[in-house]
Amino acid sequence: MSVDDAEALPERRRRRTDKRHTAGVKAVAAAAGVSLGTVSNVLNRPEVVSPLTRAKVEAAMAALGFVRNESARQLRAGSSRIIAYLMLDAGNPFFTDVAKGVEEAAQAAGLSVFLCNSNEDVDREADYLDLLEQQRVQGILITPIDQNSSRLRKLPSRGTPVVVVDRALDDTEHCSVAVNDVLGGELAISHLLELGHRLIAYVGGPNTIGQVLDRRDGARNALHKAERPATDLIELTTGALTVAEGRGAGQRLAGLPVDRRPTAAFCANDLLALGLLQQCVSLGLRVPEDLAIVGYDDIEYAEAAAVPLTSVRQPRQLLGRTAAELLLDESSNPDHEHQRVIFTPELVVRTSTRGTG
Amino acid sequence: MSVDDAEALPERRRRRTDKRHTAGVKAVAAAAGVSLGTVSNVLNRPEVVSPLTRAKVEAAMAALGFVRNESARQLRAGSSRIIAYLMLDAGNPFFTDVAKGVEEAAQAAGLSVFLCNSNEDVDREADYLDLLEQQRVQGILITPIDQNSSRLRKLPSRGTPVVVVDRALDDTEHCSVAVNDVLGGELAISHLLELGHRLIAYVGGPNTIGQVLDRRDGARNALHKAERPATDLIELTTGALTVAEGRGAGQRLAGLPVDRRPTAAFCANDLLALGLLQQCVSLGLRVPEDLAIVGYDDIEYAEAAAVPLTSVRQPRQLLGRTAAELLLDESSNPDHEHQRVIFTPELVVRTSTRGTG
DNA sequence: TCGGCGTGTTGAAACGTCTTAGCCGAGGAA
DNA sequence: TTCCTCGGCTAAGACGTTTCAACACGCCGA
Repeated sequence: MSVDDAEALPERRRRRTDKRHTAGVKAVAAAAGVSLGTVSNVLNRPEVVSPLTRAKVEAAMAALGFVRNESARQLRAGSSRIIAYLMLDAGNPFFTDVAKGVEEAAQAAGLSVFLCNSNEDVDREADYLDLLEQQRVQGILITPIDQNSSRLRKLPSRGTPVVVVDRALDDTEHCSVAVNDVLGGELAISHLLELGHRLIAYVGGPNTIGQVLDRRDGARNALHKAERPATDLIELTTGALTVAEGRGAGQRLAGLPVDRRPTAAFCANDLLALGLLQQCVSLGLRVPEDLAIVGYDDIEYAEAAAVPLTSVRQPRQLLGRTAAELLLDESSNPDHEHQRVIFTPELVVRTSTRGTG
Repeated sequence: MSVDDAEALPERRRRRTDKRHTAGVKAVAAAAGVSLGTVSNVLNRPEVVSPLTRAKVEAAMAALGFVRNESARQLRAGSSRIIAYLMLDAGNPFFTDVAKGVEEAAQAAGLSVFLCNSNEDVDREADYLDLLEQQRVQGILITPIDQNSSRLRKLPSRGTPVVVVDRALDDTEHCSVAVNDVLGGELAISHLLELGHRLIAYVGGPNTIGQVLDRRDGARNALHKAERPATDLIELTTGALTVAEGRGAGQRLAGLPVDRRPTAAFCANDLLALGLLQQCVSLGLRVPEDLAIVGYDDIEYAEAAAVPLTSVRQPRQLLGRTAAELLLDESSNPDHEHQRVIFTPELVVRTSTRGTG
């Protein structure tokens, strides 16, 4: 039995279980002729090691293709350099814009962002929360489906900071960042009233969504402030905030007798507004002459519609950025106090209410 | 010096460095009156531990709020239960749909997906690749900016499988999944030719993007096959694949003298097509009577446009699902062989070419 | 010559989990 | 009764990194 044979077996075994033959600090240290600690210093505090030694170590790392094992680092050091944003719906441009803001703030702080998509599924949200807690991420940003989830409540007390995005929580466990939707509704309706409209439709639903209700309340407020009767607001309830539902609402709207048909519509989001617009145009109504339309969110496609859409804009990136900054403060500042930030929306007027002038 | 004082100091020190007072396996074992190994067995092989012991351990875990430390698990076990999809642009609905397919396949295999957004930024792509490799994720799906990046090439040899999405690589290191863009271009132009159009515009750019070139080549092929002169294709080159550029192209198109103006346009993606549509309509052209339009990607908003858009649909979710499945095979099947899967696009005909009939 | 200092480097211990070999005791076969 | 088996559990390393007290060395001032 030769020496070769004696070594062949363990070698083969190593190969089978361990697909990654990545060199560790130990191998680098040996190759560079220094100790473990020195390699670690090169990695984490390069300034304390002499230029000569550092060069040797760096050469060894390059030669061996060394890749730091983050699991081990994190286990020992106790801290992760990652934050996560658990999104409600990655397909909705609103949330991807928020995510952009998050990334911006994280990058400035030297952290990385992992995006997770709960896709409006309660179970997936729960699974991701568990996973992220197990990963010991530095913190979690979330637009929750179920804000009262006990899982969500328990996270901060166990050491994972949580910031709630696009929902205002009345709770003392987390920070939250949101936009004033009631005010948004008021802006939209006030604008339409100023243009001389009397009968106005509110298109939105289902009424289980907080945002939908807030925007409707804002609409009612505006009417009230202008001393108009509440009956001037015709509510068309939809089953979801989608383009298809918008088309359905358009059908219903166009079918009303002319004397009872609103001359303007305020939609709870832009997708509804796009559907409404499309259906009304194809049924022969002119926008804005026969029907003025206001959307909500000001997504990119609102401007690209056949008739560019007047819409209530939310500061999406700012929302994400602020949320991330609150998270960073919470995880680094021992005197952190939870805050509830509420941003103000802004009306962007385009052709769908003002005409081509 | 009392006993209390003696213990106070280390206690305070622990608190300061270690914000998370999460109980570990050790604490659970103590609370349940069993050994470390038994707790680990409850976690990973519940069937080998007796029901009575298991119940005790589970009760202890619940009481202490035990959360497994995934870093430690991964360090010891050597494998992660996470795959990542490094997206080119999270704001583009095309990629979020691909991501949905990825999530679907991952969930079926019991894995979780982390989404990362390179945002078409080479540096961020590189940073994320490094990060993911350090995290020792089970594998990486990527729609790369720079397909020839050495970083990308080296990953598989170091043990992190990589699957390239929406790009066909001629390379032997990875699997790749893509869609036949040349064929897509042919479909679009053949459709327009069948409708009797002679002069056709191709709107797309910049010409550094592979997809843009492939679709153009497909368009030329179709013309060639129909024995039409190459000059029947008017190329309008844009600076990007955005709505704004589409509007610019519309302006240019509408400005052409009528006898030299194409009666149809094929756009390299839907955003361009939406911009083109909007501009042409607002300049008084009727769609499709004066100008027929075909887009590419069939994003949700294509159907929601003022004039629903004919578009070339790519099997987006299938793309993501297939890519994830290839990745899973590569990381679990020792006999894995790299593959290059190419899907076939499909033409979805709507009003923008066919009229309301 | 000596103590003291600062700069660079070392070695060993820890982080929390999984794994493996082995231990114990009960029950069955001889 | 003795021996063996087997299910259930324990104890003792790993895993790859960071940290920290200790150390070697050259230098200065006393």
